[in-house]
Amino acid sequence: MATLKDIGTELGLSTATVSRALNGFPEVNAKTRDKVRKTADKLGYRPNRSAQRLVTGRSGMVGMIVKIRPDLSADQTFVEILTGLTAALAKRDTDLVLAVDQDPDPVAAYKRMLERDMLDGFILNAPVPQDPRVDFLTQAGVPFVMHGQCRNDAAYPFYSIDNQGVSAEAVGMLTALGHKRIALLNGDPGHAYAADRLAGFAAAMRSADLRVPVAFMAGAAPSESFGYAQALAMLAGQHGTPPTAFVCASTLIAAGVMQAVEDRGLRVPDDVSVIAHDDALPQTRAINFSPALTVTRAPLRDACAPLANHLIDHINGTPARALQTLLRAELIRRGSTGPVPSGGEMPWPST
Amino acid sequence: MATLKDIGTELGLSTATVSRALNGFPEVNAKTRDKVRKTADKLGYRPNRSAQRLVTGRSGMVGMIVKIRPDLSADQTFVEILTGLTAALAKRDTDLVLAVDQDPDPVAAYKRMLERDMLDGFILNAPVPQDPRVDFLTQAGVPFVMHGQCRNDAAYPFYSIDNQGVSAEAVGMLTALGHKRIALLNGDPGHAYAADRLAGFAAAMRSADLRVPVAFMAGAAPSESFGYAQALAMLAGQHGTPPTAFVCASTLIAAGVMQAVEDRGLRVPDDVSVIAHDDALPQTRAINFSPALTVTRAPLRDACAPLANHLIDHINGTPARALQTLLRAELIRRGSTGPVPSGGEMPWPST
DNA sequence: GGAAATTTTCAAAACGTTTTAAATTTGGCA
DNA sequence: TGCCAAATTTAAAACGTTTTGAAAATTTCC
Repeated sequence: MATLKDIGTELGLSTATVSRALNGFPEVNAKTRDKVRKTADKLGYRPNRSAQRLVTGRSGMVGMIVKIRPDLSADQTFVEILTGLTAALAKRDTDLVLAVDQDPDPVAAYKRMLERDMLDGFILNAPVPQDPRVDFLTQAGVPFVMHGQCRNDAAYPFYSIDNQGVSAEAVGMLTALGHKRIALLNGDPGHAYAADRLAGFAAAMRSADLRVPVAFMAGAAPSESFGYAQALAMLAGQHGTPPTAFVCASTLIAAGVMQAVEDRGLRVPDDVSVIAHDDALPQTRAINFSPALTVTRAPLRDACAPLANHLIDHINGTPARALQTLLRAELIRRGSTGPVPSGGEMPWPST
Repeated sequence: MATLKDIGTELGLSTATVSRALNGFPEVNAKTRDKVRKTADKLGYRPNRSAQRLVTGRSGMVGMIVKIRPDLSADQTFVEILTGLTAALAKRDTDLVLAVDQDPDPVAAYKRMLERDMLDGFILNAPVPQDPRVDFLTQAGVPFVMHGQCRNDAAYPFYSIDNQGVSAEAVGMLTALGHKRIALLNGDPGHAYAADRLAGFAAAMRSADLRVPVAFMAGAAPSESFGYAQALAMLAGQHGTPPTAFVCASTLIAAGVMQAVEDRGLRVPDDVSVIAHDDALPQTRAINFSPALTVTRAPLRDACAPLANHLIDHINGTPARALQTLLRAELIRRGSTGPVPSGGEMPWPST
């Protein structure tokens, strides 16, 4: 492998000049730079990463640790995210070192990885409301970026959609259509995103002067069967007068809900309105629903590049506060929402 | 961060001795080693990977590039494999650098990664019968290990199950039970494993003096719906007299087959025998089938540690020929296979 | 007690890059 | 021509480890 020295001796230059020429420093003569570049090409020069890292103190690697979860849907998004992340990181000359974790202690894997390796930072996903990793890494002085947002005090870079806003948007649209009995079929509120959806939902309902029966707020793994079972129970009146609208944490849940509506002999949107949040994964396309699904939309893959860039900017010194993105989801009206049916105006007593 | 020098000055020793003490060289005094170890602990010493790599010429990283595939089942195994691999590699102080690839050129991603990085080797998965990556990496002198086995000439380390043997075992068992009309529901023969299953199946049938109608050998993505559709068609006699036994490339296919058998009002194993190859993934457990599924079993997770070790041994100089493992799958008889039904002895004309 | 053999330690070089501080060359201007 | 400033280049140090060849310390043996 050709080194800086090889190029230097070939041209009668010092390694210092060669290094500067290749790294685009301004103080090197244009002709020299040209010559250096040509010879570098000719010799097939590739900088030795280890040497660069030794002197810069950077490893050019960031870590990501994924918890294995029995639930299938996680895998779907995982591969999707992985694709985008590695591509975005590669553009900034950074590699992704991956580990899979089974330890019950949420920070153990991070400790191990920091010991074993020289990592410039971490990408964190699937935050819980008070995420212990945030405190640990902050205290250890290790840069990281969070995909999502948690409720810790520390200031850290993140990229998240406005999950409270997602619920507010959905509720706002439904109340404008006259709906008053609205159900939330949420993800597991142990996850930060679901906790925020719940908070946003409750706040929006309150400010619309509506009360939410607890039985209309269900949360679990956002699966189709969960949506089906919950919707069926609610429509059967098992939790009081049935809702006229469902706000779903995922399109998968919405699929279950629509099946339940059909099985009860009802129709969407005439009898029941359905709105969901859409991560725009390739598997369940909201537009292929029948009727097409009204959604708040925020493609997951859009998060990859910002995440990578936030992290690397932070590593390079940009303060955390300047790297906090809260993205508003886009509301897309399609066929699954409509005016409240005539029997539906009957309000609940407001709070 | 404490360095070798810090430990050295603290104890009045040279960095050379400290290095040797920590790396377990025999020529260092036991007491010295103890002292060194203690101070290393006290100062929280961690070797600087970049420095180690610079001098050893090793990066301590191996790469793995995964092709994204639309098909879901791949993701399942992917996470499983990833878990095992990172764990096994960590034991040998090695990291996994992961990239996801979309390039139609099968070696482009490898070229890119070799340019960008200093990698000690690669883990290859999902081989095709004549795999272009093998030739490319062999010629480039980059060590690798193959999960699976392809038909290239080059000698390379691999860890694979004996896929021809898998089919032979299944056919052998079924013919012993009197079956003569046996169908193979295979994976996509564009993949090496499926090509081998097919070859093994054909050879075993021939040596049992049986003929296989081409229509009894179907291959595609090993999904449940594929198994269902194919089995239904065959049982309906669409491809000639129905088979009395199915050899399935996966338990997922077998699930589809058993559904098809039931839907035709037949019973397993009285009317139809079913045997599958079982990767022992957590999702579809062969023992939970009804009746429990007879399988050739070779847990995928068992491949992870051997793969990691083969690769690292090869990097350390062990010749490829000594690192070629072909694992025999275990035959487990359960309830889904039985003697051929009375109408089933009618033989086809043998070849 | 001393030479020889053995064990243990050390100083220095090497890996390939970046960066600092100093040296050299170039160009402008009087 | 000579001087000063600017532009360009260089030598050398630094990063933290491993490894080589030699030196020092210790043990063994007669």
